[in-house]
Amino acid sequence: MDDDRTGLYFALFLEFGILDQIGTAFLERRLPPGFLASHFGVLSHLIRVEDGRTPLELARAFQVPKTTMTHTLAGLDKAGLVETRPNPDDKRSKRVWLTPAGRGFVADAVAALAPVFAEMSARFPPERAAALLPELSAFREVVDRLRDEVE
Amino acid sequence: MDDDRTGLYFALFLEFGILDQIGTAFLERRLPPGFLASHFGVLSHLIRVEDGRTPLELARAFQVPKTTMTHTLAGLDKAGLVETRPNPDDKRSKRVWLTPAGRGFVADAVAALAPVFAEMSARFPPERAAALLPELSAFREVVDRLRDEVE
DNA sequence: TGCATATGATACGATATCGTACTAGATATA
DNA sequence: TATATCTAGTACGATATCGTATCATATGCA
Repeated sequence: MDDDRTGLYFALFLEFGILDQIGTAFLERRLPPGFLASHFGVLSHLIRVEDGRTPLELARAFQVPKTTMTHTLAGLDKAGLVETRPNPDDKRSKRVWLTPAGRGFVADAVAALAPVFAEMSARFPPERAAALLPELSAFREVVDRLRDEVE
Repeated sequence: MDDDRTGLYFALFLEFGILDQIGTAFLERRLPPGFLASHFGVLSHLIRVEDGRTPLELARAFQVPKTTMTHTLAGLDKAGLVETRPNPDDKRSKRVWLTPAGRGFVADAVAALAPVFAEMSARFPPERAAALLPELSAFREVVDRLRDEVE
């Protein structure tokens, strides 16, 4: 009863962990040496959402401590993939902007991954994947809100 | 077309990453200080599957490098949660066994998480979670096989 | 306005994770 | 059975991630 329920959600999170691990490995093997999924993640988030985000916004988006984001951004900045400028709205803060090199980095990685996703879609059709996505997103939203409330 | 497809699978892995992050945070906040999700993961795997696994089997199960598993096992061993004995079948190898303390550790963590899962099931019903699980597992199997083949 | 508290970012230290290189033992093949 | 190759585990060094403390600026409230 309660055990079954617990086991069910455990099993879900176990799958998430393994899938994340494999997905990360797929990605990182296709990035230039010295770059990690965290770097790619920030860059692609800045493209998806829009650049000009603050470090704290980015940290929250990825659910990582802000010190981790400081470190990741330092790496991206040193590699010339983002530029960090003061935030006029708040002198404590900064805003992060993509450089052309940063956009190119993401484009290259996406292109390198395309064959993998092509093969993936041959084995797990896009229709199934598309059906999965909204449920996953809904679950993520629930869990995300819970995180804030349960602490 | 191809772009949409790529975006779809990207979106899936993005959700996996965030869900894993949140799940890990839920878990780690409920473990004794000094222990991480990796420790819990190994212990619960030894319960789920059966103890007496070799370090390499464990590394493969979690898709982590064997050096990482060596490190994780060292921590568990030092804390008295597992015992590592020589493998009679292969003198290069070892087998890992749970101690009573190790089983207790998992039981305590599961109990500490129960309220979270209870609240979770109130907001994302077990039926929906149960429907999600087999699709996820199927996808994981596909991706897992792909990992070996695509390298 | 002044002070207490909250917030954005970083410095610093601890440690988890990972890659490379190495050792001991197993396996294959001549 | 000898030698080459492969495999299980570890040592070691590099760095990503994380927690705590700290600084500067914002915000709330008397």
